[in-house]
Amino acid sequence: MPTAFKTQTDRPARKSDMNLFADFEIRIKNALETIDIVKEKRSEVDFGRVTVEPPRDQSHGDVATNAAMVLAKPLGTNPRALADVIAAALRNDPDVSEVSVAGPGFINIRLSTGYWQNVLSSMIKAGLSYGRSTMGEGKKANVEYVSANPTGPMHVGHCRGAVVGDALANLMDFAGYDVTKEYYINDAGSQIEVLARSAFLRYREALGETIGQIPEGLYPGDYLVPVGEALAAEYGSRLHNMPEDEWMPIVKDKSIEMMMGMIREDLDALNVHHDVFYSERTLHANGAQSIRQAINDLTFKGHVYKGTLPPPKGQLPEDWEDREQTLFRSTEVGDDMDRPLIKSDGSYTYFAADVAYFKDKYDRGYDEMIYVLGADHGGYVKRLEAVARAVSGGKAKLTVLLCQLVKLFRNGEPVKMSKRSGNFVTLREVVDEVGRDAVRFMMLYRKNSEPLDFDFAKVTEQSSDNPVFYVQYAHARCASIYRQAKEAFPDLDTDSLDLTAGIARISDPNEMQLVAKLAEYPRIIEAAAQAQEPHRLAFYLYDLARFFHAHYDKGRKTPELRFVKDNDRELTIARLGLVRAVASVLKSGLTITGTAAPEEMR
RNA sequence: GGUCCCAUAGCUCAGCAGGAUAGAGCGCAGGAUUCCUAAUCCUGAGGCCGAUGGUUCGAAUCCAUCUGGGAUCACCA
Repeated sequence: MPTAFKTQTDRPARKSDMNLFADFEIRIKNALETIDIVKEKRSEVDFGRVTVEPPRDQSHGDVATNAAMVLAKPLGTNPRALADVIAAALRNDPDVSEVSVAGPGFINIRLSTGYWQNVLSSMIKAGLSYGRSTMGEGKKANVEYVSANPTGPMHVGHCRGAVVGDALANLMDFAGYDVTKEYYINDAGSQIEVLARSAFLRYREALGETIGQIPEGLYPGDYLVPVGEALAAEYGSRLHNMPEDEWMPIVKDKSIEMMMGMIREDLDALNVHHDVFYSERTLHANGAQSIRQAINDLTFKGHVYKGTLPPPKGQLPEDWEDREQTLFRSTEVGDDMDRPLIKSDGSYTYFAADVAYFKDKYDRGYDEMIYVLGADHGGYVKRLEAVARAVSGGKAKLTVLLCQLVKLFRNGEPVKMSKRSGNFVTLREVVDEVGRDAVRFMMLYRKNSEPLDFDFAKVTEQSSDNPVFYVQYAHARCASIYRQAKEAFPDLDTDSLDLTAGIARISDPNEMQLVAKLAEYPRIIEAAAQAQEPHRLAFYLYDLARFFHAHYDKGRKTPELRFVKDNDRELTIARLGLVRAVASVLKSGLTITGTAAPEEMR
C-alpha cells in the first residue's frame, strides 16, 4: 500500500470505546505508570511500540501484550523479569482473572466471566452499531473508484475495483470518516468522438440504411443500437443532413448520457452506488477554465516550464518528435519524468485534466483522497502523488490503491477477451451468472495487491465453495434459532424482550470463546479501515462464521449447549442474546461488504 | 532497460506495523445426521515461508542483492 503522505509514526488513537483491546491498551499503560523502574526512567521510555492484541492461540488467554519485551531494553532489565512485575500490577484489575507470563516475555491476560458478560451485554444493546468507530474523527474522505470510460458497458475487469472501492468506502464510513463515493467520468477526449461516430452509424442504421460491417476503429458492440434508435426517434432524419460539427455535440451528449445510464444500471446490479459523478467535460468547459486555472496555479508555484523530454526508452514510436512543450516538473515532487500538459494540437492532455480534477477535490476540502485503480494504471501512481504534492504543497493525503488484475476462467480454461471485437465478458453477465453476493465476496476475499483468478465453474457449480454462502448460512442459522425458540415458547416476544437480563447464564467456556471472537470486531473494523484493506473484514466474517458453526454443532452431541432449551426459558433467552450478537455482527459486516444477510437459505 | 506488484501446504490464499508450536479453504484419508437447517461439524496426513546476506533479544513479516511470474513505460484516455 502506497503511503506517500502518511507518516508511519502518527498512529491515530483507537477511538471505539467498544474495542476491548484499546480499552486494555489504556489499562496496561496505566499499570505501567505505577511500576517503579518505569517511573524512574519515564522520560526515556516510549510506550508507542506496546501492542495489545488477541493471542495467537485462545488457550493462551484473552488478551496478550508485548510490553515487557519492548520495554526491557530501554529499562535495562530482562523481559521475563519485567513481565513478572507488570503481571503483578495487572492482577489488581478486578476484570482480570488471571495473568501469566509465557515464551520470551508475553503477558497473557485472562478476563473474568463477568467482564465478558458485560461485553456481550453492550454488544446486544449496541445492535447493528456495535463496532462503529469514531477513529476517522469525521474527516472528509473521497474514495474514487470504477471511473470506467462511458464508451460501453462495464466489463468484468472493472468489477474488482468497483467492489473494493465500494466496500472500502463503506468500511471507512463505519470507522468514522465522512466519506464521499465518487466516479470520474472520462467524457472528454478522442474516445468520445469515436463513440459518437459509432452511435451515428447506428443512427443511420435505425433510419433504415444498411451499414454493413462496422468499420475498423469504431465500437462494434450492439449496445449502441439503442442509442441510434433513440436518436432516430428524437431527431428523425435531421441529424443526417447536418455537417459533422453540428451533429457531433448532439450525438456525444446522447451517447454519454445513455452509456452512463447503462453503467449505472450495471453498478446497481453489483450494489455499487456513488454519491458524485464528476464529469471530465466540466473541466474543459468555458474554454477549459478549470484546467487553465490549475495550470496557472502550478505555474505560480513554480512547477511548470517549457522544455523538451528525452525520447522514450526502448522502442521509439514512429511519430516521435523532439519538440518543446509545456511540462509539469513532476520530477521535483517524486515522479520519474516530467509530464506534458499540452498536446501538440494545443489541447490539454488527459493528465492536465487530472491535475485540475485533483485541485477541485482538494478545494472541496477533502482530508483524504483515495484512488482505486487497476494494476494496469500502476505507472500512473507517482504522477498522481506528484500532483497531490505540488497542488497542496504536501498537505494532501492521497493514496492509490492498486487492484491486481482479474483473470477469468471457465472450467479451468482462460476466457479470452478482446475489446476491439466487442467480444468481452461484461460485468452484467458475471453478476447474472454467479450472483451479486458471490461476485462481491469473491472480490473481497483476497488482498487487493494479489492477482485474482475468477473461475465461473468454481463460483457457481460448487456454490458452497464461495465463502459468502458460508457466512450467510451462519446468519440464516441465527434466524432459524429464533424461529425455533418461538416454537418452543410461543408467547416469547423476541423483538421487545430484554436479551441482556439473563446474561449471567452465559458462562460456558465454549460460549465465551464465541463472545471473544465477537469482541474482535471493533478492532478489525479499525485496523481494516486504517490499513485500507477491506479484505480483512471478509476474512474476519468467515472466521466468525466458523466459530459459530462449530459452536452450533457442539449442541448436536452436547444438548446442554443448544441455544434453545425447551425446559429452561431463562437460559434460552440469555442464549438468544448471544445469537442476536452474532447475527448483528454478521449482518453489520455483510452490509459493509455490500452483500445480503438472508434470514434463511434453502 | 526503468518503475510498481507478487512468491507461504498438491491447488487457491490468510498471516493483523517484527513475537509464542506458521493458519484456513479446496483436494486427499477417515468419521459425525432418531438431535436448534449436514450449504454444517470433528480427526488425520501434508511447509527449507523463492534464494543469499544484513538489522536484533526475536524475521514469513523490515533492508540489500539475486531468481522467477505479472503490470506498465512521451504526444492515448
